[in-house]
Amino acid sequence: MVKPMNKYEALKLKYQLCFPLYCASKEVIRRYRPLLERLNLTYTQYITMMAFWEYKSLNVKELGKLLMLDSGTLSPLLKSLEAKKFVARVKSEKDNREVIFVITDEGESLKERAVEIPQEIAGCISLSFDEAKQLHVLLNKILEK
Amino acid sequence: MVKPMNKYEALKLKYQLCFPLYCASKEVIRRYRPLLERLNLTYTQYITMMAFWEYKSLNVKELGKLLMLDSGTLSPLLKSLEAKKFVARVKSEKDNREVIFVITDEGESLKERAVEIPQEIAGCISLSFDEAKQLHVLLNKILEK
DNA sequence: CGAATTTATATTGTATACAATTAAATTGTA
DNA sequence: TACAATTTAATTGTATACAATATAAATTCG
Repeated sequence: MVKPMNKYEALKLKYQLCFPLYCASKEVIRRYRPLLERLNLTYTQYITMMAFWEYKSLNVKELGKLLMLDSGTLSPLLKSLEAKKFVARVKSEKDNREVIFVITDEGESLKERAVEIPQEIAGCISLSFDEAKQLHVLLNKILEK
Repeated sequence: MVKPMNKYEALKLKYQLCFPLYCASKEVIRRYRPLLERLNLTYTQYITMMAFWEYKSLNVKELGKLLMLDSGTLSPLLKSLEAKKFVARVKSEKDNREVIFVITDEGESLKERAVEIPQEIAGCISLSFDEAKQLHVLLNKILEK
């Protein structure tokens, strides 16, 4: 019998989808930690730097949309990346409310040291290429609108 | 062309598996929030109560193993569930270091109000039954040591 | 037995997340 | 053009996460 048998069965941890999702997310971030320590980055700072490696310059709102984070999370995060000299704050000409952050040379050079990380992480995650692709598709279904 | 084309392509957000995993986990927790608010529970408190609904009585170590959380997270969490009278602290007879938490009547009655949540959440997540099962399998692969 | 080690939990410190609020700047519009 | 509404970011407050440390109790073992 596979299906839950009484009205409370559905409340057991083992039948939840959210729980392994939540655990797997934390577990993967845990596996990044020793690799990112070498770059003096946390996981959230790492994905933020990915955005800057790609886009060079972003305001808080654009970054928030890319990373699905709000200013309550990003403000202190950016302050910390700024303190580490990986990004710099510049003021917008056209709108004084806007705060633009640009990647620094030091932030760019960090990319050289990060370039091996995707391979290293792939080696720590026990999924085949096809399974990873499948997982990607399923996660995106959860995320779409 | 599907594969990354220069040595930095692999550092783009869109090629990461960790990132949709991290976003999907937060997104699912976000969808629980309005449902759990009615029970005066956060998501982490909810999965903790799931453990107590099933096991009635647990010490911090057992709970940590079930939920993959350490005492640094669980101590304040249990203090809060205790303040809400959903669990109570009892002292162990056989080992004075151990702190046992037991579910209260109020904690048990919360289960009645939680019983609809799994169905409600399933309705908010755009995955078929089969897709959810697939996802479960893939996530467990990541989690298995 | 008794010191050294191990174990169980709590505390401290740092870094997210996110709701709610605030403040400043811009925009829409009567 | 005044001025209400909206927008952008920062701040505040609450709740995780987790590493590192502290503390007390149990266990190991010489």
